[in-house]
Amino acid sequence: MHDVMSELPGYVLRRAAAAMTTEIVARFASLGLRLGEASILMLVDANPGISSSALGRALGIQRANMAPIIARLESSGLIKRTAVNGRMHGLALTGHGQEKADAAARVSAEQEAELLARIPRQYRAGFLPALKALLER
Amino acid sequence: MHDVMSELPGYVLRRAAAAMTTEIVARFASLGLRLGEASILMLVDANPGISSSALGRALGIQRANMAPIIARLESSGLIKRTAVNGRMHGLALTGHGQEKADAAARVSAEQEAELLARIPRQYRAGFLPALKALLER
DNA sequence: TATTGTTATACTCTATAACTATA
DNA sequence: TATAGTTATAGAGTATAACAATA
Repeated sequence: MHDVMSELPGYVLRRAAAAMTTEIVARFASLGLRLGEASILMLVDANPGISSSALGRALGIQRANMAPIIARLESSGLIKRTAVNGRMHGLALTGHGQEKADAAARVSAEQEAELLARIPRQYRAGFLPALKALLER
Repeated sequence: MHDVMSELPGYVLRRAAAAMTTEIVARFASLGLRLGEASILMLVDANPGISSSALGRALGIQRANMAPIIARLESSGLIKRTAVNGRMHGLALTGHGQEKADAAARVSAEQEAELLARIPRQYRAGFLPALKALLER
């Protein structure tokens, strides 16, 4: 097998992200959370009162796709919505939501630590800056 | 906005991969190809006679999901299938498929070059090895 | 005028299970 | 017994368009 793709950074980036995503999805699933839900809980925790739109912009999720996720989190009793004005709702964690957010943060920290540990030591420091550079513009 | 996720390598890995995928998807789409189709054409080009199963293993695509992709490529006249034995089919590019594979390879090379160029020079060499390490088991 | 939130819809990719035919 | 190929189906994520209400 001549694996011509395996030296292409963009291709390997996609495969590595898929592999890591599979792992974190399984970890969040053990908490009864989807990937997007867990991210939202952690971001609401750090930004109480944030709006659904602002969350979506931060996470790269479109408004239209945020609506059902927020609805699910609210009907699960993990977040509550408070009207800020006639069109915006501030989001905050409920008590149960705070527990889930804390659990998600622990699971996330475990995953991130294991991920970094797999990278050869000499490449670790450069990994995040390299990825960040790909996200600019 | 306190963006607590933006320092998490695993999270930024996912976002960066999504951003790069959006770009390469658009480029392949201009050739009338989907991402998986383009990868398959390039891999068949480098491995004439390869089976659908072997392709799937190399690309991380399950057998069940390969079937419709291969069927589409065959009905588009880009690949042809030749029975190797009673249960395996060897895949090869048609003339038109070869042109598409060449075009896909050019587009891929452009994308990969631009991707690398965005990474600060001192982190470039370590980027691929770091990603590869995440794919080992 | 631009933004928020929402509904509806469609597409892609992925995952599983089941089946046959063959090595 | 394990593998190749296929079909069917379900889930998750993502994309666009459109609309009402409000800033």
